[in-house]
Amino acid sequence: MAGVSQTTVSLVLNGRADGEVRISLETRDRVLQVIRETGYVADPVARRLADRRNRILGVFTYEAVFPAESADFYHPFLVGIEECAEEAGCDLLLFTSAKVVEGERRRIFSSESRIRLADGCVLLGRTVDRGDLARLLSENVPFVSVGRRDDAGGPVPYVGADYPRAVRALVERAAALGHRRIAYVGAGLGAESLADRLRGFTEGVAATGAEGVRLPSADGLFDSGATAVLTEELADGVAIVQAARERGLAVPDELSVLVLGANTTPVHTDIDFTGFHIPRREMGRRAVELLTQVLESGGAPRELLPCELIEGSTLAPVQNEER
Amino acid sequence: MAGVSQTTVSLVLNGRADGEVRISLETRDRVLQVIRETGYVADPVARRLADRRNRILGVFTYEAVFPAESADFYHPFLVGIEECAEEAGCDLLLFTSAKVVEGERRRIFSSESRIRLADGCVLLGRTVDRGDLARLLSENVPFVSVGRRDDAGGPVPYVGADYPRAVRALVERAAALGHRRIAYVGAGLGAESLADRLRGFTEGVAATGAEGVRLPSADGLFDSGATAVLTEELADGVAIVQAARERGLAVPDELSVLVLGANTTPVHTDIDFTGFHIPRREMGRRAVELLTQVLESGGAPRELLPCELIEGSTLAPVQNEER
DNA sequence: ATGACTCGCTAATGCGCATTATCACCAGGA
DNA sequence: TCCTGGTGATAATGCGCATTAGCGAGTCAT
Repeated sequence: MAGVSQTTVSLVLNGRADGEVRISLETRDRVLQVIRETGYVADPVARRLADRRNRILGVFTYEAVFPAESADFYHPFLVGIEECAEEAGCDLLLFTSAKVVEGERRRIFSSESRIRLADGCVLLGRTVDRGDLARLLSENVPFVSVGRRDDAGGPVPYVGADYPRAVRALVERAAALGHRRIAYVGAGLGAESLADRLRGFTEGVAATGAEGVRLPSADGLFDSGATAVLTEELADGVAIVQAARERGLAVPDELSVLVLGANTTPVHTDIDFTGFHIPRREMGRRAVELLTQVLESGGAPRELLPCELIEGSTLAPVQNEER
Repeated sequence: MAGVSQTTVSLVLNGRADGEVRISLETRDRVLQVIRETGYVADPVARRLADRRNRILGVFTYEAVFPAESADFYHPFLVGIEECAEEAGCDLLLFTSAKVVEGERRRIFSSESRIRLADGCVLLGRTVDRGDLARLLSENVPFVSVGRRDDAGGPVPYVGADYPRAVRALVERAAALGHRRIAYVGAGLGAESLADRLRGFTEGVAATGAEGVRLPSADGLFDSGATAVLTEELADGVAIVQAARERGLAVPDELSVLVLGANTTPVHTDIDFTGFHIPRREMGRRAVELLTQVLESGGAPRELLPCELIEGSTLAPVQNEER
């Protein structure tokens, strides 16, 4: 329509009419005019095949994003991801097709995997399959994990929350308030995020000289002699407060209860727990920023974002009287 | 690695080794073996370029999907959309890049529009630009709108909520309880969904012989002599109940307040309004189903889903005493 | 007039796949 | 021997773009 070659259109479209290749202003305007009239848009697929960027970022989650159960978990991250993608002019591809078998969780790699359609990918999930990570690395798929991940045949690019620092800070606070015997309730392993919390705890008690008590569940808590307890799960925190009150133990005066941010099981409470805030939205934003960086210059950037401490009202100075 | 041609691999990979084309079992197994060993996955981009199908469904929204303000509105639809896409083995592409200018709403068509990357597109929004709709139609972009839309140079494929029927049913209920003067508070125009509500109202009063009073806002309500009021917005409903109580009017005994499902302004209330439920999730599901259908056989399917009436506690028989 | 150079554009190629037409081979019948 | 038919594979092509080498025309200096 403009009486020029496909090449010329391509050049005009990509603003490559500078330096090496030249297109006269006249021709350029003619092409642009026709493009405007017809609303022509280059096929992104062909574009991508010819090895140019798509401006599409993949978002992989092991569970559905929207349903209520997982929405609470994923939502804050996604707010940040969407914000940042919008600013970067990128579209988001949700890999909803990844479920092969009903009842199972999604899989990153399947025979029909489309991760490669995206320029890069943000990985979201409480835990991530180690094999998947290793394969992403070895196949050179550009990606960034939201949440710290251990090496998987190589360093994994991630943006995580600085749990060790946050938990340690809480322990130090408790110690400063006179607590000498502090319990940690939770698995402390499985996911990196849990291991990190436990590490923060261990470091904290070591640094303050307090005595740390590890408990897999809240069961032995009241016999442990602890005056403060840190719990991974919000739900556990609620349960502990409940149980304490039933035993006539005042919270926080007789038992301080700190919550370490995990919120797997949805639970309602209006208790204003002392603990910290996981900067989920910021993590989402940063993940996209790092992904952009990876796309441009490669590498495996790793970053921990600080968690803001929440004052709350479940931490109090230890009582002086012996229990 | 298997000592065969690219063609053979393609055939094996796509299970095309039947009927027309034949591959010996021996060769097939050898190829499959290598595929398993190497974890080879066909490049989805090239695949799409070659056969013009992506199994990617676009989701266009005029505002960001995730942030809290719009999340309440979009979320239920998206649950349905994701569910259905997962079942259909499709990925979802969120057009987050559509925002060209900060502060403005997104646009479907821009110079960089990537809608065509998806096989088809689901359109989500309180209102949709008529020009955009017309262009989608004329450019033959397969799409389905969530929410009924007026023709735009042709019939627009949609799945909507049957507001006329639901509103009419509410009017009839009110009339059956003795209400003879019924008010409608709201714009009743602008978006199709509002026009549909108003139409249901008009039909309802006509059918029952009641007297309909239209009010653009709640202002003149208490002078109108209406014993029952229908309001588009939940927020308005809350405000009306509040105002009524301040005037010493009991709800529902002296004034029935029915809410027509719109929930633009987020508002907290524990009033159990009589009204109806918009089947948002089901609309999302159905939209994807219709889109699939459009992709397969074209056409412009249009469908209205019934709204379930909510009994609630803000509708009561009219008092016999004259006011 | 001839070479050197610039300007503006295009032909040709490749990306990785799906698809189609075709080919080499062997067996069996005339 | 020649033909037919079936079997199992492949060479070639195109999808729509980006990229690169190169071409014709004009300009300028020698």
